[in-house]
Amino acid sequence: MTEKQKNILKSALKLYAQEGYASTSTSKVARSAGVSEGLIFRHFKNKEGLLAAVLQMSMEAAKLHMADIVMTADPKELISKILTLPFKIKEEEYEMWRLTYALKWQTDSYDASSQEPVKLALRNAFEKLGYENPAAEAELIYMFIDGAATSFLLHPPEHRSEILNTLKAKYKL
Amino acid sequence: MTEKQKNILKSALKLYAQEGYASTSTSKVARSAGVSEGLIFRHFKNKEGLLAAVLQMSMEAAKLHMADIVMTADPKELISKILTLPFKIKEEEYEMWRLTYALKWQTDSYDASSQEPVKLALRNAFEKLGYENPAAEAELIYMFIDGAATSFLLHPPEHRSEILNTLKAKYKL
Amino acid sequence: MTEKQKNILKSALKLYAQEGYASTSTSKVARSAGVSEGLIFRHFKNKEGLLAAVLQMSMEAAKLHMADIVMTADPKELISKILTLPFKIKEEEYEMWRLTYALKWQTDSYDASSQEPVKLALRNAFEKLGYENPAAEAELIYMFIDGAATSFLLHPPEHRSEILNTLKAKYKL
Amino acid sequence: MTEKQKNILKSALKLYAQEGYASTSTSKVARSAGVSEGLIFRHFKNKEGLLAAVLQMSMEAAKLHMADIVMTADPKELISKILTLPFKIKEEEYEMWRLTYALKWQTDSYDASSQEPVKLALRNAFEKLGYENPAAEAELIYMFIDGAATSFLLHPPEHRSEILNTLKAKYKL
DNA sequence: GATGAATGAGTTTTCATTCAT
DNA sequence: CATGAATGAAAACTCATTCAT
Repeated sequence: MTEKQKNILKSALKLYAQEGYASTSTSKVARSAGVSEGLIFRHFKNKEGLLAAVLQMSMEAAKLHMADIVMTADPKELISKILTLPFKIKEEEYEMWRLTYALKWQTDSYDASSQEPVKLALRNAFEKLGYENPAAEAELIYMFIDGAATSFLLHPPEHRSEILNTLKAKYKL
Repeated sequence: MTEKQKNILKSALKLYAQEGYASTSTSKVARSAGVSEGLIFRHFKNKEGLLAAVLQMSMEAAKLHMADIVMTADPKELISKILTLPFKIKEEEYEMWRLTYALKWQTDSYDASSQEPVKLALRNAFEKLGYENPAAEAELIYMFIDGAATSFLLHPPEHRSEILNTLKAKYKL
Repeated sequence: MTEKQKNILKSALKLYAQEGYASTSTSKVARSAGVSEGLIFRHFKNKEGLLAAVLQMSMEAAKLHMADIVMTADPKELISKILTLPFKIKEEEYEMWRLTYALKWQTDSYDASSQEPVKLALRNAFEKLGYENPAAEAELIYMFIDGAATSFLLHPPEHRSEILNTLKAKYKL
Repeated sequence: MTEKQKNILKSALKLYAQEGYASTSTSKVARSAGVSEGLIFRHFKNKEGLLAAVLQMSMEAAKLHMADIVMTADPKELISKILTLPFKIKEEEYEMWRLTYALKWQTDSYDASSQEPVKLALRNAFEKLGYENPAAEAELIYMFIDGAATSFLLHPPEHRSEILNTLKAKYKL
């Protein structure tokens, strides 16, 4: 992967996150990456290929987060880790998450399957803790995470820690 | 507002919700509405003007929902109503909500101000019920609603009632 | 001729003079005249018909000027009158002359025939005064008038009278 | 500047001169230049950008003419050169001058500043020759030139040399 | 006489993509 | 690997004109 290729991916991620995939022309990406437009097509075949590459790059980063969580044995710790997740999106990951969330709404791209292992781990944890309806609890948490991420990605966040504590209390964490 | 104008708005809402605003050409809208493309521009000036009109139409519908809720005096009832909100998005309102949620991610269009009255009412309710941190509780609920709506709008929903009950239990409703 | 018809003509003259015939849409004319677009077509058949009407209105005014001049018997007076012509374009006639001059450059519209009687009268006057080459003198004056009109119509004029005097001196007027 | 770019400029100049800027579509220009329409926008950004490029090209040619004249020391020669100017517009320069003159009437485009140096040189020459009102004489000549150019550009010219001589006699040239 | 909704053909502009160098 | 000229198709938008009311 040459420097220019990386530049393209970085610029594409930024622009797609900021202005949306459909509204970002390849020429804009090329300009922002300081690269000729032709090069994008040489490396990524077409606009869709570029999106795929950007997405894959993002997904790999996401997987690292998830892997750590799923491997957590202690149920309370696992739930806590998941709840904490959206509260600590890092500066450098903003764009990636914005794009991921924005793309959910672009019909074809949504792929729910990646959520499965996490939901499974969650259900398992709630079972261990003796909750009445572990599946529902898992769904609930998942929904909350989506909402929290949405909220944090869309507006500059305030007193998050307070909110996080209030939330954790609901699960006696 | 003539019949054709209404058709344009209806078609635009549907298409924008399905395929996204940027990816839906005005000619597609015109075709779907059974109308000449020029008419769109005569009535709505711009592609953006059409979007604005569609959005306004949607917002007016949304306001009706919200007004009812904000006026609820009993705190438990108010919280319950809000929690229930995303669980009963009606068939005919799907498109409108999809568009609204999808557009949040389109930079300029997001307007957080409409949330204020609801958040205020929520905080008030939690205060009355003696919760320790009413503001945080209100935020929490709001985040959850966003997540739930997202979830329901993106995948065909299953056993919602169970989830709703589990959720209500957390607030002793 | 109804009030609205006159409004249309007036607005068209103004806009055509200011922005050119081709760049002025009928809808702009209608708006500026406070009239529905359809009315323009009812009264003037099409855009070209409107131009023709505007032009005819202008030409009639111009003919009045010319008629007086051509009828002047005294050769010195006739020449003087013609030379003076562009120096005293009136406020209310600006638009009409601007349009006339601008339209000369719009291929088809130029009609040199209206100049003939004036050129004839001029040549005759120079003959009477014993000039060597009356035809050339007539052409010369005509060219000058065009240039002067152009100049006065394009930039806000200064010390015209001085210029006029200098000019008249050349013909011992 | 590639061959195709030059073709576009050449075709645009020709068509704009013949039919006017507003009435010449970019597609017509593209067709006449044997080029895809898109190329026009890639190179000149806009329809307006194309006009600007055409104009600049023309202005540079015009400056060459003027520079020679302004540098002439002998006053009689300078005046003579200027008077002669419109009488010898060359075949290959017709289009350029037609466009320039036609565009004067298109509101925004008129820029009188380019005349200044020539007017100055003229005034100076008349001063040297002891004319009573050199400024007025300069204006007069300038007006005449505009008229002559207008006349020659609009109708196929006849016995110009006779006219030129008659004119020169007035200044004892 | 007058309106304003509606059209269809055209115009300007954008954009993904190809290709010679 | 990299550029940038060039294309063709589609998108956004304009506009003269028609027509029912």
